[in-house]
Amino acid sequence: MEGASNQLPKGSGAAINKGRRTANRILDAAEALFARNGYEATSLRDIAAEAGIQQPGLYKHFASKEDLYRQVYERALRPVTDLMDQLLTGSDDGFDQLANRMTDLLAQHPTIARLLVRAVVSSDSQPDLVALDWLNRVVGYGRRLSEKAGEDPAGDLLAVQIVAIFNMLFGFFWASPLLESLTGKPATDERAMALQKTLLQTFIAALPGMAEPAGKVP
Amino acid sequence: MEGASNQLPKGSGAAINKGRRTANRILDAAEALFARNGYEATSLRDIAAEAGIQQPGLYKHFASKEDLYRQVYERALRPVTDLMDQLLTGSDDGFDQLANRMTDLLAQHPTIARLLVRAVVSSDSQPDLVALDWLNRVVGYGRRLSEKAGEDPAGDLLAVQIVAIFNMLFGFFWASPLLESLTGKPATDERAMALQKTLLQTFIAALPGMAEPAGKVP
DNA sequence: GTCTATATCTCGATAGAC
DNA sequence: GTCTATCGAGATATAGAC
Repeated sequence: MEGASNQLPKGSGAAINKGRRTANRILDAAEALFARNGYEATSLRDIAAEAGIQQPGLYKHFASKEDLYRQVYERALRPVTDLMDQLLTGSDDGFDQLANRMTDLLAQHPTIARLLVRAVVSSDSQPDLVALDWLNRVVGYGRRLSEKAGEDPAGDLLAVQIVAIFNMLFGFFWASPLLESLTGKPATDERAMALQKTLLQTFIAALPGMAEPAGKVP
Repeated sequence: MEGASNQLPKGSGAAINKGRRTANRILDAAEALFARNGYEATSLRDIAAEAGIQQPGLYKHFASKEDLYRQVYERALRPVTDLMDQLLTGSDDGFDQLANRMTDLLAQHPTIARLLVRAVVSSDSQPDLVALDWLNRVVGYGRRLSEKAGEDPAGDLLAVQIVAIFNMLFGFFWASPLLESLTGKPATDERAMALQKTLLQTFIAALPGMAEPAGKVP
């Protein structure tokens, strides 16, 4: 479903890039299943069936299940790094655009939030290193973006704020089944999206007001 | 593997409630492992080893793995329902106390947030009905609490706000490894907790101000 | 490059001795 | 009530025909 498997020229030789197109079909199937069910709960047989081949055939395109998992993340999270790079290099401070544009992006690519949540539930004993790596990259972008915007609270406060923004940004989509059960409409509903954006901006605007060096709660 | 951690009760030979105490040891081990690794990634052999018995012995205390899973949730989430009942029946409006007291409670019982996050990552094809059931109960409490506090925005707005508060309340603990990597201190650190509470109250206080019927983002 | 067949492992659950 | 032994299912990965 997700991703762009058809970026090949249709006119050229038919059977030449067959292997490449099979690999892309596999990536499409794997991305959808990994996002929905996670790494452990997704079997290579399911992926192969969805891609229209048998399970051992996967090993002609990917070295292992983990190799396939890593390549899924690299392809799927590209739009996020592209957006963050754009916001970082832009002339205006990209921080106030983060909420709206990231929300739109996550709505357009529903697998991204689901893939990243695997880092949050990763266990200490058997950590999901792939998801954790990408989580750190995304948070690293967020920190650089807040620095560029001139935000400079004490270290601990900045960390708590970054975590909060991250949770609101991605949690909206993680909790989309919950939102649907409450409203009866999908999370990507236009009105729900607009409300979430307003809420995010309200929240971000209220952040500097809480900056009290001593951190004492009134 | 290695089952040699035999900590026998030092007290007198009270063999009467041995079965009961074994069941509680199993529940303790299962709660810790389910919270850390989730249902699928936790094997009955691991639980039994941590409880000091062999795997088939579990079936003398619990009918199945799912039965054990359900009983773990019922015991672990009791503090949450107790707190919500208390806030609901209290004389003052319990809504403004929700943030502080729930944050303290989740810090005191670290498994609760980790157990509930399984509802968020539950797949459509094989949903975690136990975790989803408890998520709905908790959110139901939250909705009743906001009604009691006199909050009465339009239905969609209320839903988006409830999801946001839920995400900030629980996401702080879900993302505790992330916070630790940013600050070097555990999420239950006194200063981080105080900052999170202030942030939560700032956010909740800002909520009514965003109530715009048309939901147009400036 | 795709297939069938299979090796090896781990899982939940059951049977039966004590 | 705990143990040892084991079953049947499903997992990843490999071998070899075509």
